[in-house]
Amino acid sequence: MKNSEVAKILYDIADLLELQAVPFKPMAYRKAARSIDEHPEDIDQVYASSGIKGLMGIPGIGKGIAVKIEDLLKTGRMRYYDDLRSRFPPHISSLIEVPGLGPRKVNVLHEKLRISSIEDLEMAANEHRISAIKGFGRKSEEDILKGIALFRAGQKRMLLFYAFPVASEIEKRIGSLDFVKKAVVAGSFRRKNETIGDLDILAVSSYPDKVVSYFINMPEVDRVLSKGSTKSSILLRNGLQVDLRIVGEGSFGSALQYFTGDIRHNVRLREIASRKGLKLNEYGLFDKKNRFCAGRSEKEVYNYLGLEYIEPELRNDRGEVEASLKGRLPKLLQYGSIRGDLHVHTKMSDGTAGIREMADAARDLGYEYIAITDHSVSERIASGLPEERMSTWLSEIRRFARSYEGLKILAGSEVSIRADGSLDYIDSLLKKMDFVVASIHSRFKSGRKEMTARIISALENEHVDVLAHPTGRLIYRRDPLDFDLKAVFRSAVDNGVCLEINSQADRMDLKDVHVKEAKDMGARFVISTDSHSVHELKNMWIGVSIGRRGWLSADDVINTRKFRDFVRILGKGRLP
DNA sequence: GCCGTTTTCGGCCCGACTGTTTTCAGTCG
Repeated sequence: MKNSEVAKILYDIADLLELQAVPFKPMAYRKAARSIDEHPEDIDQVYASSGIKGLMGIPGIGKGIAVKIEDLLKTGRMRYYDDLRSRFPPHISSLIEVPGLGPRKVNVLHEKLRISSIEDLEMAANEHRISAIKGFGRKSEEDILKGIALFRAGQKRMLLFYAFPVASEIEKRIGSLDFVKKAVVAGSFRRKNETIGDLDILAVSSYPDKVVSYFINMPEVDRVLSKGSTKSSILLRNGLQVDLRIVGEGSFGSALQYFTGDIRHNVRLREIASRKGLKLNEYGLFDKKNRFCAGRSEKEVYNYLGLEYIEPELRNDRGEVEASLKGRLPKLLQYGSIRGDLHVHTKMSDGTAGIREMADAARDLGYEYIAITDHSVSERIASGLPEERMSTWLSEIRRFARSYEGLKILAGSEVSIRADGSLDYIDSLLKKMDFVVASIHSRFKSGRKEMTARIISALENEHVDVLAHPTGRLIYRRDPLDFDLKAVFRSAVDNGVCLEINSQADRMDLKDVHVKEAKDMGARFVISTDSHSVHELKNMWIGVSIGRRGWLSADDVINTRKFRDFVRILGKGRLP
């Protein structure tokens, strides 16, 4: 059974418990679910090798949940879960997803009106049966109908890449108002989550009401969800929700910290504060007598609590608080520290620009080197090159590179890994390449064992430098390949192959938690754009953000090195 | 149900906004 399947059941249990207003347990189940979902090792493997004890070694899992997981793994069913489910109609927990409805209201609606689906809910609201219940009124019915519309409009979160232009535009606009001192996008965008559910804007101003008024009257506003004296929420016509919060200058740091999240990270901080007899909120850090102790900057808040400053990308409650307390946070890779792009396509296969255009653009971005890596023969759809043509193309790249000033250009290829684990070109051709990027582009559905063996077999080829977009996922479109991550990471380490962090908007592959796991196993990384056009070369920040979320330092990423050092690491000896 | 620089029992973050309310519960982030 997959980790994600076990996690889903635990999340479901949390919802069902919440419906019954059981305190604290939902939180515990959610924590366990997330922990399992992000656990790099397969849960059934953990159980097979170390039983209940092994399960309890995973953070957030104690005796209670471990026993229930054992039941599930042994029998294929979890009796506790089945019992719980049998007490409710099948899809009732989806009602909690309707904005404005929480467990309490859903429970009341179910008890009083036997409402157990979105359709029931809509009908009851339209027939004004809901306003008859104590605690609900006519406005509640309107809000519920609006909430249903929102729910149906799609709950898909926006990919980080697409949130960027919206976020910068609003940030710039609000920040340039003369009654606003500064405006910053906080929230999951600042943490550089893969996907963004809404935008959180923090503004510093002495005239909060004027800021709110400007905010709710922006041209792209579809609906105002709430407005008060210090905060407001709107829905844009493109479906994105934007939350605004306004604070005074002295609270900027604590407000930014609070508004950046994530919630679990913030909870950890407030717990530390309260153990020290302090109170942390968005206005600052206060002592018992409610005197202001810190809050002008985020650093001030962290330091006052006895922690090192924690970068936004690390704030996911994945051990960063503990590491910070011990002074063991990594020195994170910086956004500007990449010196070369090592996965670049041209018109020769499926790119849209020629080698000169790509080289010019890379040079303008300040890079020292790039690798041209067009597709191999099997990728007919991407105009992959037959051996003869690839051989010629390598010579052409080299000829071009020799006369090109200001940028080193490597001649390589993105070589497909065939179904049997062999590479798409013969070794003698691979040997001629400066840089070999291996990746899977076909037969995504083979079994786990075969897939693991297939990838490892490719990693064992001495010419392979990088495993590109290792899991093959396309966010919202294609599931990751099913293989043993740990075994592949181990093989990459043993064979000296780098793992790629691919910056394509919907790949983001490897992802943060896998990066961290691989780093802990000793892996080295390459961050690349996989560019098919001149514009895509600018997307490197996506990959860097993943590296930062995966705790990488510049040392872990070989294309942060100067060309000379990079070449030495590659160990090929006869590069330009 | 989990967990331990206050703890093996007793905690488990904190504040703004809204609607249906005469003082607050529910939801949200």
